[in-house]
Amino acid sequence: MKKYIPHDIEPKWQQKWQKDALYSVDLDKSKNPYYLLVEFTYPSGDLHIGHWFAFAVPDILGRMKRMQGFTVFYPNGFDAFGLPAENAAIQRGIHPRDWTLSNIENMKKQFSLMGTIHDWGNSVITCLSNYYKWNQWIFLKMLEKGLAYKGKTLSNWCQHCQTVLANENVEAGNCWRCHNPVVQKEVEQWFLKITDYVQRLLWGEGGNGVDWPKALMEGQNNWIGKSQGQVIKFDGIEVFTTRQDTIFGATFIVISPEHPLLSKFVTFENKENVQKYLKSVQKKSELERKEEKVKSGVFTGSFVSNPLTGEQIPIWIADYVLMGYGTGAIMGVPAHDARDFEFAKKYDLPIKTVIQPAGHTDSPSPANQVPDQAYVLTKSKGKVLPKAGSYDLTKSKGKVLPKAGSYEGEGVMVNSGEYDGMSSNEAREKISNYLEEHHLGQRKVNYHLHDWSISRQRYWGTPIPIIYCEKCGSVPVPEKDLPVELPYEVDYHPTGKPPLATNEAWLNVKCPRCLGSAKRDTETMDTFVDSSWYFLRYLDNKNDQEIVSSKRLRTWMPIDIYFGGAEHTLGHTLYSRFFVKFLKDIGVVDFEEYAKKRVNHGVILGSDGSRMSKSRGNVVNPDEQVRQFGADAVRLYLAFIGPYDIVSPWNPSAINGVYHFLQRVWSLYDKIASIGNKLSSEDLRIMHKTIKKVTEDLEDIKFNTAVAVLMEWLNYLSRKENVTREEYKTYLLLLAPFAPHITEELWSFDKVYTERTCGECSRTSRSAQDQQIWSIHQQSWPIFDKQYLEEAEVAVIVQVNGRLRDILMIQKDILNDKEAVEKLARASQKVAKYLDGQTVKKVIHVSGKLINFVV
RNA sequence: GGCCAGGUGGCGGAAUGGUAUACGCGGUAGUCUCAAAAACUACUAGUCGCAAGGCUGUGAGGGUUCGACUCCCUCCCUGGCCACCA
Repeated sequence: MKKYIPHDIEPKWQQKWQKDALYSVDLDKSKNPYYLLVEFTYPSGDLHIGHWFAFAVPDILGRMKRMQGFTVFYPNGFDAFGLPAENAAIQRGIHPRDWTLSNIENMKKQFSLMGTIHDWGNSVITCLSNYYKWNQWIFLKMLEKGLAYKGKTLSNWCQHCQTVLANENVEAGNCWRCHNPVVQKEVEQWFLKITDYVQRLLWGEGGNGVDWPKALMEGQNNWIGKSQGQVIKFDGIEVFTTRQDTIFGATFIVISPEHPLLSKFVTFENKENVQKYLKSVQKKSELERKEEKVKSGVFTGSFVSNPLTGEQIPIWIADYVLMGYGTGAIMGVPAHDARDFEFAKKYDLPIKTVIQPAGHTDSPSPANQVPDQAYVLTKSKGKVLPKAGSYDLTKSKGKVLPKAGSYEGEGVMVNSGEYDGMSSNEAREKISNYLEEHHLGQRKVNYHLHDWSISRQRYWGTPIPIIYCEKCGSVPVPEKDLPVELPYEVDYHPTGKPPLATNEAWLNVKCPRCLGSAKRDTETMDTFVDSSWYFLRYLDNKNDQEIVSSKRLRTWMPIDIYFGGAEHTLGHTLYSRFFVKFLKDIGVVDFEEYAKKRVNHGVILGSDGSRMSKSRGNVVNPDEQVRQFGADAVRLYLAFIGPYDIVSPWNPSAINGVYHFLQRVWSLYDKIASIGNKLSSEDLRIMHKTIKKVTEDLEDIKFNTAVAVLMEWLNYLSRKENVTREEYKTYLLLLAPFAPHITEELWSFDKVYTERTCGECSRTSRSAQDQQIWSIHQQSWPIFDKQYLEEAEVAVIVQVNGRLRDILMIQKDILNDKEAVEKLARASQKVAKYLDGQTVKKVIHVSGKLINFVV
């Protein structure tokens, strides 16, 4: 037989599959629909190995599902708006649209090398107006419901990109795209009120009825950051706290530098100091503010009274209190909050202990003591070890000694009037009730999640469908006028002026209400809007009447399995859940969660163990690998490299291993017996065991072990004298999802193919229908039969005191007979050696597994 | 600082209470060959032993169990994400 040369067979079959439209899906007529989705890609222009990992490996699951009789819809598209297009265009002088569209063409070609079942007829490209029209439509619907609003806030501003960034796009104080520092700037912009959906976005105990990774659900819940507390009035200032029980220890108030009532509290004598401080704060970027080790602040000169103690306590301004969370003001409880402690120590503010760790009431009561003698504690996983005296954070024999500081745990109330002696938990309830009864505070649930700012001062995005009229104010573009097309002719170079404002013809419009002269909104939407609902549009990409037909939604949604990167835990997957919940509320969809199962994939690192990057020179080019080993080997390698969700380095010699494996499969063809051999019971057992394991492993997203059992079976088959047609055929069918090209080629060889057509169809002539069924990928997935899995003899382990002493082959019919097995075990010399002269106290028998003598 | 995921041969990993190291890579030896490559065959956790066989071994220490990589407790280390969340 000729040699296995991937390059000779892969393009051939890819063309044939395409010609016969083998994988095309009719979205209206589909039995057993199965929606397989992988996060779509940004059209950077070049497909890297990560794309292969993301798309080619789930394709294995999709192919098995197809063979199992499902209609598998595996669409692909491009998340085509965004800054890189603009940046690249600026650098190379190509228009962002041209750059993006030509990248898409190139990447589609590269995608075709993978041999996936992708259906490009139902593709989506977000930068085309038949797509982003519906971004605008959703925006208008949200506006109608009061969920889109214009607000003015301090925002992350990238000086270099001249744009506002969401918190998620600020990495360590730098812009995620250009890596320049991000500063705080007050900007007016559009927000989507995601905070209205926090309750529904929080994941419940049962995972909201869907199978999503635990880590992702926990990550989202942490990000939403629900905390139950109370807003408490200290005269004119409202503070937010979750520790009402510490209120007797509140010895000062801190307000944020951006606090709206700030000027009210600054006394004449302190004005200069405060102004100086505020100026220094403004100069700091987010990065500097976060990295600052030492807290800083300034006294306003004013005092308020503590509602429970009646004491007059000073109001300070400090930038460790953020305007964006709670009320922008806190009560400073230095004895029980590390940040307040640090602040109090620096400015010599009183520290008053009001909670002692339970069981340590005999320790010195440290009320009102000076900071250096503070009650010093170290926390050790929930347990508290009190220590008197003061320590510094010094290392001594490798151990870190406890640091002087605050005790933040629960305990027993002290120095708190009538609450003394209560548990802090109980006191928290009592104090909350007292404050509410006296109208001094209200319980409140606070969230860390902010509304989603979607305005971007950039060109390459969806125009916001709003018109500003001098008379009517801001007027939404009427639905019939959608889409608001993104103009081609603009100056998109960063000048500080929004690019869309540079096209006068586009900018100036008539007000839809009064027909007077008006101007369009010149900003574009965050690209996360585009990716928040694209999976719906795949189902109906040409529909210009509605976002997606409800019939197709009913057939296909929710998505059966959604693969993507773990880095989208806090961005894309959260936003898209929000969008889907909104679309449910306006009656577009009828489900609450859009994907039944979510799988996070891992990352392929360079062979040096660090992230692939051009500067490190460790980038693996998939096209190059395909040239060398073929697409099948690359697919198989990526499936075999390890568990699908881990981070693993590229191993250049391991791909040789799977290539070698495919060659062995190829040459196994020569071992097919010309005369039909009978399968032994062992042959059958191994075959059915393999079918079972491959099927179950693919279902469980364990691609690596599925490949391993196929290798094991190949090792078994290679050791045999002859391989029967049945075995070989089954082997190819099981391997087909992993290596679609080589299996198609081998399937097409007469011996295998004829056997199928003659054996199962007609012996005389092939019917027309049969001629259409030519591909291995149109065959049914093998089904295992339980009866073949059992062995006539089972290996039973014999242990003495839990140590392995012998392995016996026991006939199936006496497996459950403890006495018979025990007798056989005792007869073994290897076992008898250890039982000689010993009294057997106990015999443990696990049927079909082991027998253990306890002496 | 918080949360999460991990720690198993020379390497990637397998095994989630019952033969630890499947499968693959790498390595060693052999077959074939004028030779090399490829392919094939055997071996490949450590240690003692000529062998039969024994002992040790899944980050460290303890516990539960007839039996622990697996469950529980304490600790160490690595990676990821979030981080002045009041």
